[in-house]
Amino acid sequence: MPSAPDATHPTPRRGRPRDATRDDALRRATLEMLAEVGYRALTMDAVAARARAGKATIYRRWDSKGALVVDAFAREAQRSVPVPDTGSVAGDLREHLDATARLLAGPVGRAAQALVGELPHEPELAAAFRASFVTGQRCAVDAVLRRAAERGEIRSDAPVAAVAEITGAALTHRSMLSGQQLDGPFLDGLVDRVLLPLLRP
Amino acid sequence: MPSAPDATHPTPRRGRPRDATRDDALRRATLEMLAEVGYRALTMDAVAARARAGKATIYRRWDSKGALVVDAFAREAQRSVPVPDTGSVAGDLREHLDATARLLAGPVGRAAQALVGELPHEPELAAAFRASFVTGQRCAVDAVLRRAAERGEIRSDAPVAAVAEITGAALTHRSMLSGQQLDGPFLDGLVDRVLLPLLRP
Amino acid sequence: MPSAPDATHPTPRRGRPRDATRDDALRRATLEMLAEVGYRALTMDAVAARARAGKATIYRRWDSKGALVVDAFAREAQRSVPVPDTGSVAGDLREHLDATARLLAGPVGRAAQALVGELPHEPELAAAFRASFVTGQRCAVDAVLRRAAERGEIRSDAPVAAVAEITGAALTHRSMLSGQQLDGPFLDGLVDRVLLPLLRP
Amino acid sequence: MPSAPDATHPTPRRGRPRDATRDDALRRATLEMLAEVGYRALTMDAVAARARAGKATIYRRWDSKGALVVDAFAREAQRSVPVPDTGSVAGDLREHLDATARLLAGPVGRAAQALVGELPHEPELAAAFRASFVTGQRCAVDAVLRRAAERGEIRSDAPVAAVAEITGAALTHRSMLSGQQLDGPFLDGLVDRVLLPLLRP
DNA sequence: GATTAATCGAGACGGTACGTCAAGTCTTGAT
DNA sequence: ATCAAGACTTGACGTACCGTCTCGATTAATC
Repeated sequence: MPSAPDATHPTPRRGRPRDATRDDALRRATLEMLAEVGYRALTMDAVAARARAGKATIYRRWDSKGALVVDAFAREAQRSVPVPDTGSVAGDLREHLDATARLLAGPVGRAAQALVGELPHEPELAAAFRASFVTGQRCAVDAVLRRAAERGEIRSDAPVAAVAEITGAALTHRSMLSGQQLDGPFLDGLVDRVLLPLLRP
Repeated sequence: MPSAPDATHPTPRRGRPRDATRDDALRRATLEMLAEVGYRALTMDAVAARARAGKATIYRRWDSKGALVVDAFAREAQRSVPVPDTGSVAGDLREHLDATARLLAGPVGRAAQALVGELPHEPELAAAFRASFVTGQRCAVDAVLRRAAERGEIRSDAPVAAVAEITGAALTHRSMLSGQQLDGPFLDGLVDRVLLPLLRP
Repeated sequence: MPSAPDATHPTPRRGRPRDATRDDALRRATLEMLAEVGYRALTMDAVAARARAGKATIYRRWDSKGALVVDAFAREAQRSVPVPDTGSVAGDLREHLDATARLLAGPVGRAAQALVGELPHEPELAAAFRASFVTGQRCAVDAVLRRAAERGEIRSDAPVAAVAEITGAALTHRSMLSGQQLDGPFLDGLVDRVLLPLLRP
Repeated sequence: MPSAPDATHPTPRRGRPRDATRDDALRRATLEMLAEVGYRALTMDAVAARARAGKATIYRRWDSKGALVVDAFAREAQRSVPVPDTGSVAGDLREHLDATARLLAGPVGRAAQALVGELPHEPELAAAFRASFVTGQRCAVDAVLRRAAERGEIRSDAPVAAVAEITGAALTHRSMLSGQQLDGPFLDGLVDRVLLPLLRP
């Protein structure tokens, strides 16, 4: 159902080819509105108007509002998670936390929050959301911890997977649910009093 | 804007008083539908029909669909978080996790997820959501840890607040975002490899 | 269905007796609103508010909006048609026309017009309307012509019934349908060029 | 306010043009329901359902229920008044009366009656009503009498305008107000004892 | 004089129709 | 075959009205 517009078409179709610039304009408009007004208040007419496109141009590329939002969101979320490499696990974690906190405070974070409520009823949206947003963040922490293990900075039996999961959980919980600040002191405390104690020899 | 129907009226108003049984029927119908079809697909007509009420009866009590859902949700969520007392911090935590996992898998959890996306655009909903859902869970863990501290089971400098927050974060993250099972092994691991290690002397 | 509030009750009921002043206030409010906004836009709530009455007080007296309007209208229309007696048929007709034109231009006329569209679907309203409004006017002309016949002013085979009908038809047609003025010249012409020529020897 | 859908558009607008078949279907459905249940009980949902149209399609063309009804009615009424030509004024009048009586007994007549009560509060409806319904009938009689005058069948000083007006008045009065039959004997009497006597040399 | 029962104003109740707006489809002329 | 524009059906929105009902407070007739 998501039916993201595929860049490569096997059969070079007849007639006027699709205007690839429209894809970008529509995805951009979608993300902007998603961050501004949320999923429910995002209307297809408004997206079309903002991108100076017709609604048919949208529905030619995506099957539904959900598919459009998924694709626009996933494409943005995927390339947003950095894997830092400062040389120490403490530095890597702290930098990852900072980057993720900035991500959550920005358009991608607001868009992600807008989508949470739709996940149970839209399996394809859920799959894309998890693949891009949830897994992306977790893999970054996994990579950080794997390097730390290779350097011998952390115990061999450290609960790596749990730490990776908890890192993302703590950040999204503050950002989306509790409404508390994702500020420096919080991130410091998270690293120093939770994550590192769970990993250290 | 939520404008929950107030139980106590200072001025004994004139005219026919509101029928308190309608409040309950409407809130119940709302929660049922919220859990069944989600926030977006929940329609006021359907709520009215299920509660055998007129739409005017709903709008006399709540200003909008959002206000109704908030109130129905908050009232249910508030009384749903148990504070266990098994005698040991391990037992208390495990029981709290079990209870909260059941809560998240049930109507309240599904309703909470349905509301997450609306929080940024509805401050009153956000306030009610946090007061009933987020804070309720955190306070339960706080109480458990306070008792554990009195019994000397945990270090005096244990990161109590962080543990309380992480507990909720881990559960809601699995339930709402990652889509992974909130099953026994996960809860076991959470207690044994994350929470207790952070608390133990 | 009309169920006009009966003045004389055979069984002097127990309990608080009905307040007869409410009948008048409600009928007056009804006629005012009927003339002001028409039948469709007349609401029971507005009638109650204008008469400073509760809706139950209305429905205790009349079964429906239709019944209330019928009764209020018929009672006013019935006592509004004068039977002039100037001594000559020309004078009588002209005076009757003047009086009826004033009647049609006033609240009763506006109320009557508001009811026309409802007649086909409300038989009791239709019966009351005809008995009070249509027949009343026709009988007045009949009486005038009968006296004229007794005085020998008109032919013995004059189309009395037709003239009576046409008189009312001409007036209501102008007042309700054509929108033209029911002014002196028109009434003069009606008497001198239509009615009298049909009657004169 | 009526805002009848205009057939001729000066500016060849962009986008999908309005589907002219919807206009017809909606007007037809409106007239049918108007004749069946009257103005008050005519609902926009029912009109839309009967025409297999959406309500938005109606409101794109007409501003309100009133405007729709006016337009549907006027368009039908305009083309419904015949101007007979039998060769004699008696025959012409009788045929006109017959045709008009049939018209009044049919959908157009019932619709006209349903609209009478709205005329005082909707000037545009009133204008359209008079232009199509009232004036149409009067002009037909005028034409008949003009031909009769040319043939010398009627007096040169006959009250032509008054006769035209009275003809319509007598018919609508019976049809809408008095509830009496518009049958052959009545029409005979109207021609022989009222109209012709007023015209004959 | 206390009781009883029907009234009063006020307004909540279940329904139904209103007129608006969004989702997703279809139809123009033009590129 | 694509594009922008916009009309199309469907269905939910929040409001207003109808006729019924229930509340506390009157007000006569009965006890």
